[in-house]
Amino acid sequence: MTSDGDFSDNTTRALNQIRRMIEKGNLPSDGRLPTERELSEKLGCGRRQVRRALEVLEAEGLLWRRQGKGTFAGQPRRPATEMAATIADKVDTLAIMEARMGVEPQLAALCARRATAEDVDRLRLLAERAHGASDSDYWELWDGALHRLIARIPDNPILSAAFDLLDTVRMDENWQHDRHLARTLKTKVVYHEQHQRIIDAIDARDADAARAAMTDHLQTLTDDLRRSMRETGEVHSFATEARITDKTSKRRLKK
Amino acid sequence: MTSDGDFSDNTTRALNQIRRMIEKGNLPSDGRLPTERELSEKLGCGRRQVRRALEVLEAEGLLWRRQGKGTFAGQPRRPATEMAATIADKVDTLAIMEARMGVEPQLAALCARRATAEDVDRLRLLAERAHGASDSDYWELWDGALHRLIARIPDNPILSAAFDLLDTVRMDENWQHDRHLARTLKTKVVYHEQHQRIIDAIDARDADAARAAMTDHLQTLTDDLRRSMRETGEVHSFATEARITDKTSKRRLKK
DNA sequence: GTGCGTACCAAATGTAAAATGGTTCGTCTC
DNA sequence: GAGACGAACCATTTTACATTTGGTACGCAC
Repeated sequence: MTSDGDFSDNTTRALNQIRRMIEKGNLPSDGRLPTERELSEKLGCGRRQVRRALEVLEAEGLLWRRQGKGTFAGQPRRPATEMAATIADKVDTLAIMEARMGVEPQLAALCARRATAEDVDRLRLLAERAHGASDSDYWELWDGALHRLIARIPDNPILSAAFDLLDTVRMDENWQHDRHLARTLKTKVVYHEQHQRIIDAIDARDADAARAAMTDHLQTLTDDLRRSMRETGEVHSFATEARITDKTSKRRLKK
Repeated sequence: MTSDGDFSDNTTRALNQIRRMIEKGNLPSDGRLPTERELSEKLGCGRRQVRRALEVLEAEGLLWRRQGKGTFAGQPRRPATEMAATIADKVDTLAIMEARMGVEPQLAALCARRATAEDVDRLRLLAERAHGASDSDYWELWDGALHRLIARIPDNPILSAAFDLLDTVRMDENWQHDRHLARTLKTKVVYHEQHQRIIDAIDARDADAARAAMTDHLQTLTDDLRRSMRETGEVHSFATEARITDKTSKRRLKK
């Protein structure tokens, strides 16, 4: 913070400072940034300059703004609260991962067909931010932003809505989801490599490779989650048992 | 309003009057009934009697109530229906198939792990009924039932909800375009073989084979659908074009 | 023209009051 | 004692209003 583009105009200086603020991660867990008026006061420049800087960062995919709400790092959620509420009491973490394994690989495959060069740039930026996250909260913020952008790029309203439902349920279930992922932060390097493989496949317009890379990524996440749950002694859901059950389970009665 | 069950008690009289009110249809467009307190005053009886009458009518499915909201004639809308309505104007047939290619193969894979012998028997029955269907509308009925059962067997609430959304959108779209696949004798045989392959894989507890078989089935449906659309001169969506677009499209400018 | 401040608009939030269905209790009448 | 009626209270939802926040336009200074 010694020299913030000394010879630049105020807009560029504000841009660099806000970008540094995002990279550093001194933000609440929801990624909220100070208001434009606060930023203009803190950075000692006018609100117009702050807004120009925010426009750039929004175009890069690093943050999103909403009138009346605020400015947030990452990518926005589109909550499907009504539908999520109807199933909230029946979901567990592994059911969420099973659903993600269906929706997200297909989204990645469609990205490979429809992503623009700018989309790929945004994806790479988000992956970099996840890689450089200082703690698990920020990693989840940027990982979530990356997956959300992948869900938006194909412009398929149904798959997008399905992802929104997933995202909402995941948010409601976050108290344990988050906790377990935090335990496996050591594998962050692995996650970054997988992110890059996904984005590379999208960039190369290889739909099958993108689908496979996303499947691989989600499988790793699932395995880590399951391992963490086992270590902490949590009860295994039916999903876990079924996977390792042989044919005899086929004779189980209906509940 | 001459004689409302002369010798009945107040509860029965209130029941008849409210039922008549609903049948007559003198209600606002949203079907809202007067509040319980208003009804008790209008009908000249106590609120308890009104509530008992409403309980009966609610059990009959003629109305539904919600605390803090009100009492409404008809049945409450399902969340999936609402969500489907919000995206109905943005969907096309190919977007539906893209979404199905994500959700249903995963559901088939999960079926391979969790289906009981009874489930497999039901699946085979539905496949046979589809195969024996005399016309295409009838075939769609049984085919839909087969896919719905596959969606319900894994007992994954999120994927099930996603399929529910999909199915609702699909029915709306089919109804709007009055679309039915031109089904030759050959295609019907092909579909039946694919159904059997899916069910055989589920029966053999081979998740990967079930996923692949479902993907193959949906791909065939998509191809037939696209061919049918081409013959009837429907415009191709962006999805169609993108699939055959080479890398140069990647450089297209932002709008 | 750039920078800066002010004012205002539109959208979202937070809060409090009112409305509404859900529930319990007491009293009356037959 | 059973049924009817009223009153009171609770939980949920809606409504209205003030506040916050991003979005936009205008005026002034250098």
